[in-house]
Amino acid sequence: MDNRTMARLLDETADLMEIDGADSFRVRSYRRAAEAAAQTTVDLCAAAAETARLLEVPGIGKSMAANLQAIVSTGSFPLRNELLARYGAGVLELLKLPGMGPKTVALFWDAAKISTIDQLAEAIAAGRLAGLPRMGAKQIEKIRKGIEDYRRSAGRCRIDIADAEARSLCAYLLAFPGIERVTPAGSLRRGRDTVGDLDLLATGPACAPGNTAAAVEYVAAYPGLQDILAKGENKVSFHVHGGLQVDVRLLPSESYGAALQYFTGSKAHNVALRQRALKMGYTLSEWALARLDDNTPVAAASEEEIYAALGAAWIPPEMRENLGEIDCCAQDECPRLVCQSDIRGDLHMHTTASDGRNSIREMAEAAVARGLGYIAITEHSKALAMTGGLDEKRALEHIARIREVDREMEGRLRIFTGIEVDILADGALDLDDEVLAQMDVVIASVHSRFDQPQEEMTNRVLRAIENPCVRILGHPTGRLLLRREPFAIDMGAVLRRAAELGVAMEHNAAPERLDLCDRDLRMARELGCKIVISTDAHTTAVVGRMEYGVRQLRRAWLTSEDVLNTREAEAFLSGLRPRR
DNA sequence: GCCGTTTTCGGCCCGACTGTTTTCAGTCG
Repeated sequence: MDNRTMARLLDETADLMEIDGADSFRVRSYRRAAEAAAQTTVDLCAAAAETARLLEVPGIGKSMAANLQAIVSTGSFPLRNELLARYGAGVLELLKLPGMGPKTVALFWDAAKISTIDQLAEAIAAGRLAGLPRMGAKQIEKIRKGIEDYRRSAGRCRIDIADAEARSLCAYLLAFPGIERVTPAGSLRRGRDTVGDLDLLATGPACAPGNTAAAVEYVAAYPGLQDILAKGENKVSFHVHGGLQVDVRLLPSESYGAALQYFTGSKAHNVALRQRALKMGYTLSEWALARLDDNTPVAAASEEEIYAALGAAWIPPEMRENLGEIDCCAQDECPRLVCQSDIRGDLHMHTTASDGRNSIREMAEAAVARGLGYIAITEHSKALAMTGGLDEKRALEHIARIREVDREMEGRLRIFTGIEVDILADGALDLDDEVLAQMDVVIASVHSRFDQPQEEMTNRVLRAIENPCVRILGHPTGRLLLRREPFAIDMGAVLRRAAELGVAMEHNAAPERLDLCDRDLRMARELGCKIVISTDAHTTAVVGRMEYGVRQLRRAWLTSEDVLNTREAEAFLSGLRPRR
């Protein structure tokens, strides 16, 4: 039982309490305890033996300590059990639908004993929600569409979660004598934002044909395994806890490269590559690239030799989508894709002045530790009241402090002043222009209201970026991976105008966000709109952590010239203030 | 339910927005 699991149990209980109509401050104490459990460096499971050690964690009091101890010994605690027995676990899923909060869940429960998404969908189809308080046609349609979107995303897994599972599996497999190499293939290797299932390729003496029995049994004994789907001589398929499907393939090292190429995909890339092979008198399979006439293997052990035999440079997995990459790499015109080490700065972060957890100085030191050359401190503005957003007066005081810390850093890091202003419903910004004009980096962001008609949404955003103070359009799609569809702005229109104005488009690198999809990023490249990749860091832990976001940029063939916060940003930021 | 005291109970992030209302409840960040 790790801290994250314990945090989840507390947070879910807070959800259930809200549905149950509990005192909101009591609910908040559960949320704060969940937050504390997730953040603390104390191993709560180990600390549970001594109540005093639990009480040392801020946010954990006597009752919460008892709950945690109950979780350690029984996996749950009385209040949670009681609420789950009353409402069922399905209600927690209902809360994930857009527009569905605790009050609406409670309403549906009271009126129609609805406790699962399936029951809700059925009630909508049967017209049983009409007539309930606050349930007009629009509201019901919004929920109906939410269910549709939710179901569409089911079965896929965020890349960071799949990646963590893959790492733990790799470590487990490599501990077996005779397994020498393990590589994740499939969409994880290609850097897709979500992963359908996990393909792991393993090789070594224990994976040689006719010699795999012991390794197969070892794979099937993986501690995180939930149930086995198939177990053959060369392949074990199973679910891990959490539902992700995993296929582990045991392969002889002679054909490892061919298998890696084959199982990395994508399907379209492989089809095109096999066609190319045929034209050149070869046949390509998961076992080898071989001559068509006598089936003599030409290349098989590594991807490099296979691509080389087909007359192309090795193609980065992120590019393998059959979008012209084969021709490109055959003509030696493969773009030098942006990589993490090209990223010189992080231009979007928060501190304790709004809803961040660390000071300006702490964020700065974290950036230095991660090898960055500059950062921008961009607090929320006043419209986001719950975050302690800054009004004009506080914003000005804050940039003075930022400049002070910038001086203290004595050139080890440049700190730009900034703010993340809110785009209001009419497209206006929520802070005065005179104040914005004093900032190096103004990010204009839409917060919530992600379900408006496309034209309205687009016009708001377009109006906002017309403001000459704005440098970056922040999280432009409101995308929360697997929870909500991106809101429909006309991305072409916005990117085109942003390119004309010199406004960069933010791509949030947090794996649950990844604002821009592959198509958006490709369009940005074609239209010449700069991308700025950022972490929106609220703690030092994530400053500069952009690995998943960078992979999305690579999928769109972006080079460092397309990305603002590479070596380009300093010139960009110092030259223009305000823009135009 | 936690915290910080004013050691025994009161305070605990709140504003913008939508859809349903006819003055506001609920959701979101």
